[in-house]
Amino acid sequence: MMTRRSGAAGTRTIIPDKRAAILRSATKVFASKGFFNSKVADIAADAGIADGTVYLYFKSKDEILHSIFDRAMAEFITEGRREIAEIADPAQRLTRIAELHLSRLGADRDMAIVFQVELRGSTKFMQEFSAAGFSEYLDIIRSTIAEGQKSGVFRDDLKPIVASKILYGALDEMVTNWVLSVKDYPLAPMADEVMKIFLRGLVTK
Amino acid sequence: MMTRRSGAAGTRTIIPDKRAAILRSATKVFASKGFFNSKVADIAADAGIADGTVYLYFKSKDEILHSIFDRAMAEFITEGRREIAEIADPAQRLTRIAELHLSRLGADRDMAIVFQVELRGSTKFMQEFSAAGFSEYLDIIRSTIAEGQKSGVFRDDLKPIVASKILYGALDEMVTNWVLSVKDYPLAPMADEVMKIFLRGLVTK
Amino acid sequence: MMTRRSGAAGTRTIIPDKRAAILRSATKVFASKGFFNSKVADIAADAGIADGTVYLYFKSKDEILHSIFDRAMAEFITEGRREIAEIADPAQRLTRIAELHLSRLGADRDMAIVFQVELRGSTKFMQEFSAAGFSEYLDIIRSTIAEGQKSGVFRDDLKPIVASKILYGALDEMVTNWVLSVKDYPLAPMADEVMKIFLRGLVTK
Amino acid sequence: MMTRRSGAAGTRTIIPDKRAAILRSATKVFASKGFFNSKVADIAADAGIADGTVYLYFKSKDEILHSIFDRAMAEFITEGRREIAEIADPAQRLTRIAELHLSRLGADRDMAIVFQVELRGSTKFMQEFSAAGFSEYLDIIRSTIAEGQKSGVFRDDLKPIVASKILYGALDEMVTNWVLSVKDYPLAPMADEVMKIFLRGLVTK
DNA sequence: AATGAATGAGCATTCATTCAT
DNA sequence: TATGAATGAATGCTCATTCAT
Repeated sequence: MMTRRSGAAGTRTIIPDKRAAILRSATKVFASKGFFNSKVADIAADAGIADGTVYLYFKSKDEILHSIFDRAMAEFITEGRREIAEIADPAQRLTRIAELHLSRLGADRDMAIVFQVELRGSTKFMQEFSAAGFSEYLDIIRSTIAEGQKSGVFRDDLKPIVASKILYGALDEMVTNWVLSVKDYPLAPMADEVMKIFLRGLVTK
Repeated sequence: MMTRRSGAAGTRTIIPDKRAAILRSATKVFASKGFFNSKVADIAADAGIADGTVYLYFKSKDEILHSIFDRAMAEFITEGRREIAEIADPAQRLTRIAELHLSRLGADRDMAIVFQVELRGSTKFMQEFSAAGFSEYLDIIRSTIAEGQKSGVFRDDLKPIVASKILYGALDEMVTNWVLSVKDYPLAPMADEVMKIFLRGLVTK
Repeated sequence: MMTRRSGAAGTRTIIPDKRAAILRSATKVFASKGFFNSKVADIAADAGIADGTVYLYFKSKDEILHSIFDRAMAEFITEGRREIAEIADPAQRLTRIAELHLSRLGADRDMAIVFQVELRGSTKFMQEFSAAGFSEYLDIIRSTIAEGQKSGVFRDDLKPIVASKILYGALDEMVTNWVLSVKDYPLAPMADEVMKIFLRGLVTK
Repeated sequence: MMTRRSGAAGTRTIIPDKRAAILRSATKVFASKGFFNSKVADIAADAGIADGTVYLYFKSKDEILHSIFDRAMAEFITEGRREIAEIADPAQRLTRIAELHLSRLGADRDMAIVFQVELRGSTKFMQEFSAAGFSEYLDIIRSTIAEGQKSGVFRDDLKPIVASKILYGALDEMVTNWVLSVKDYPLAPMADEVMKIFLRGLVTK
């Protein structure tokens, strides 16, 4: 009747955290070939495991992409909150956020590619993306701006939510340009360039 | 931009410009299901032609996406240049560009979805995208900023290319948010919000 | 992005009725390897067409199995009705039905295998099978028996529906035995053996 | 029949006879989802053991199906022989066999489903099935009929082997109908209906 | 004996593209 | 030009089976 056989698998390599390994390999593979052109087999091969093993840790190829985002976003937000907790001045806070944003992504090109390119390829994902951690991130910026307005250092003829999107959009564009560039310049310093304009546009006087 | 046209009038069908019809249908279909999930057959059906006919006008599904971009970008740039030709003041110029950017995309949601979402789904395309009309567009902004610096109305401690990306990024984010939003607000007015900050950040004193 | 190519298909053989060809090949393949172990590719290869072509005529592998049954059953019932229409005597009618049943299946071993073996492999199918043409067939037998009872040639202490199942079961077992047998004896003559017992059990006195 | 038994008492679990438990669970699972759609994991879960443990008692999923048949058939034959040993009259013997056949399967619907539906899904299995216990069962019927012929109570113009298949086929059809029926009527009484016809057809005068 | 994580072969189905008409 | 039937390459996922513990 049914006749499936599995060959004699030789070396069972010991991979301590397979879930993390899969995520790492997937980021690499997605970055180099794009999500739709990446085969689950590519990811498994890169991670040094069997194809089927991927499905012990993730329900589908889609879920892998989601997990990459979830995990990175969670780390980013945690780190962000920690960093700005000690900064009282709203302008300095925004600057720190911008620096973090760019240094974080600038430190992991594969991750940056996935964030800037692959995560954008579907309306469906973009919407979930917006709904999830992303809006939490935007909110950190927004509330910082609102505080600055309250304390009088920022103009209050601006809607904080719009202003936060403007900052985010500017930073995002820096990352996208960096990702697509053939030149290999450091991304982090661009934060200052952005803030030079944005802060001047934001502050009173 | 390729602009092959079908004979003045078909023998059977009364579709004067099939190429344009295909592009229009493709924009609609890509917007609603995403590029990868759209079938060439869907596009043909929407355009009211046979599947094979698509290949008389386009070499591949990919080429359709490219053409959507090419055509829209060419129109946009032509219109942009015409509009700003008569405006002398750099600040007013930038404002006009921002308004055009948002009102153009705000007038055609399907097109906007394709621009903001579908065109981002592949590094390869993004790179071609950058190389092509897009950089021409960015350059209009950049040179306007450079002129403003020369005439002394804009700060000259900013790199024009970076400043142009910041403006573009901010506008782009407005569009993306609008596209993904479930609410149906008008996009064009956001141009003012962006310029309120950006210009203040840009001008000297 | 997507990159599918089709090789240069050389000879496009002309197969007049592809649907019928697929059904014929499927019957052969199912008979020799069993439904679950048959690949759609096997069927396509046997029919001399491409894999994908199968799906232009059938929605799924399941539907092929259903169609084999539908088509054969329809033919069988049509032929059965025609044959018995001219026979007045209920006993002779039943005999004719039995002969037809066995000579039909005895003439096409592959079809017989599919009927006796493959169609039984799933409760789901069996139920649809019962509900469909099969019950129509049983009903021809049942009503013939009922007529015989009315005219007094058959005992009326028997429920016609049960008696019809007994006859069907006996014939069915003859077919199954024949199908599974390694010996290659003619099936049709078994009809007499069955009727020798069944009719004697059925007639009055 | 293989009847390996697990040690009198397990160390951890309190499943005295795991082999039997697996067989019981498998019968349930096969009956509800079909052999091909049942996963070994489903069976293990139902039996409350680990997937791998199944393979300590059975070499393959196929072997489980075989074992279900072997075990049930062996029990059935043993019981059948015991029951008829005391019955001298061939007609009464056959009646007792028919009653047993239907009451046995009528008492365990899952088992009946496996017998009537799942065991039929493969020619290969059907052939082994015929070769094995099944032919032994048929032989009990056949020899009883032969004895009846010898003692003159049964017509001797019938081949006993064919007559035995007719009876078996009739009974088998009763079971199949009962299994597929949505109504929940008792199966055992159908034995009388069958024998009313069969015996009349069989006896002399 | 028991476990259950790991394996990897296997396959139905889709769909971009072609080409005979 | 236009058609649409035919092609066939491509792949995510399942699950029987193994084996280190």
